Amino acid sequence: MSIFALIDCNNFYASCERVFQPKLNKKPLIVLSNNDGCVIARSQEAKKLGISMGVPVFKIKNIIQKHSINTFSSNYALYGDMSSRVMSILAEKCPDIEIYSIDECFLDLESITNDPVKWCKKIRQTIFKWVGIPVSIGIGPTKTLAKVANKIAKSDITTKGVFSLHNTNDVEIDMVLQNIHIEDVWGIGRQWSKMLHINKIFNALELKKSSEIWIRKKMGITGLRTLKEIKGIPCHRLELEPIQSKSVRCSRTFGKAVGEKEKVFDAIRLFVQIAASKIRKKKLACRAIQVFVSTDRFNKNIEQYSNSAVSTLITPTSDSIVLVLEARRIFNRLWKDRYLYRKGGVLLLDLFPKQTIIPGFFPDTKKENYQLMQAIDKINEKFGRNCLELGIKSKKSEWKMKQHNVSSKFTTRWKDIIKVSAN
DNA sequence: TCTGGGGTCCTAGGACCC
DNA sequence: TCTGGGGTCCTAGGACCC
Repeated sequence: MSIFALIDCNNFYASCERVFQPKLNKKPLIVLSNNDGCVIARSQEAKKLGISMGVPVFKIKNIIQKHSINTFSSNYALYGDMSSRVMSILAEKCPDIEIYSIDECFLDLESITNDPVKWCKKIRQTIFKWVGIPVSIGIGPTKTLAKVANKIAKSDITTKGVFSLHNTNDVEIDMVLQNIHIEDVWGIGRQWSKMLHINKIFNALELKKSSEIWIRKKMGITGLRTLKEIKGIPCHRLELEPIQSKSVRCSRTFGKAVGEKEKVFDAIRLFVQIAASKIRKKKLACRAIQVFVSTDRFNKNIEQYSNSAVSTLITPTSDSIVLVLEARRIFNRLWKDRYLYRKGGVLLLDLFPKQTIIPGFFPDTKKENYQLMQAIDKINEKFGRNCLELGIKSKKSEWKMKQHNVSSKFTTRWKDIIKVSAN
């Protein structure tokens, strides 16, 4: 029997910003999405002010001003690096680890300790001391129950950040489940919550007591698994091997709407290159590429259009030149004049490891291109992403993102490293 | 004026085959 | 007039996650 522990960094992006600017402790702080559009992370103080997750910034302008909330554009170089620091501490202490997202991982403590709560309290202190990031830990017999426990660990300060449902009797578990709203259960999103509410299921205990056949019918195999996990029957195991990605996407909302074909393709061309360099880094190749464009779905005053198309490649590739040419063909098919485009993107699909590729009769990746890609990747890695691009680099692209307040790359760029003086 | 980005899995239905 | 049964593969859309 596994003992699942879910380690979750508290308000992760907000906490990362704070590590290097301790003057922000106890102050409300928010981190924004690309384009500085939505709120994607909030410190505890900001949550208390009623700022909800995902809210568009323009709707809370007043609150931001009134409480002088510290506002940051997202800084993924910093968050990614802080994440790997936290994860490496955990991986060293517990080899059975599944990194689930940038700020979360599951552990199996079964072979590590007889006292999971004690072990978790200690690791929590270690992480805070060594990296400066506060974490919460939930423990349970299934991943879903560990998630539930984590929720308690976060919201109930008397738990001091660790809460366990492992070796807990049914009566106690049910008392906990009764206080978990159905929409807070892992695997139950907006649509299913709505459906369950209509059917008078409002909390996790009511879900636990509902009929398996009915849930299977209404929510498919996925829903049934969630129900079983709530009952304490594991349906999701720990994924020890990092899962091979099956697709890679690069898409952006443009800083403003764009109507000219070549300007939109400037963006698409760059997205292809970003996505291609991502798969090259993972030593993968793709067998298909998808391109999509769309107008501003929030603007009710303009005519809407969105479309996407996929193209399959004869020989799998990670060559930016080949992929840009293919994207161009797809793009020409999709493009319609007279619309104002607000978003575009590229997906590289059907990925698999490069070594396993059998060259086709007409190979479409030239050796010279391969070397060129390697050179481009090296230069971009050294001098900053997209410093070298295919095509003509426009000086000022209309579609570029807005980012007004990005913090420094404290941990990944030499000139941003904080200096400590002796006095 | 201003509404993110990147993933996965499941299912139903159509095309096609024998 | 009659209109099978069983299988695979692919795709689009819908749900979820962070």
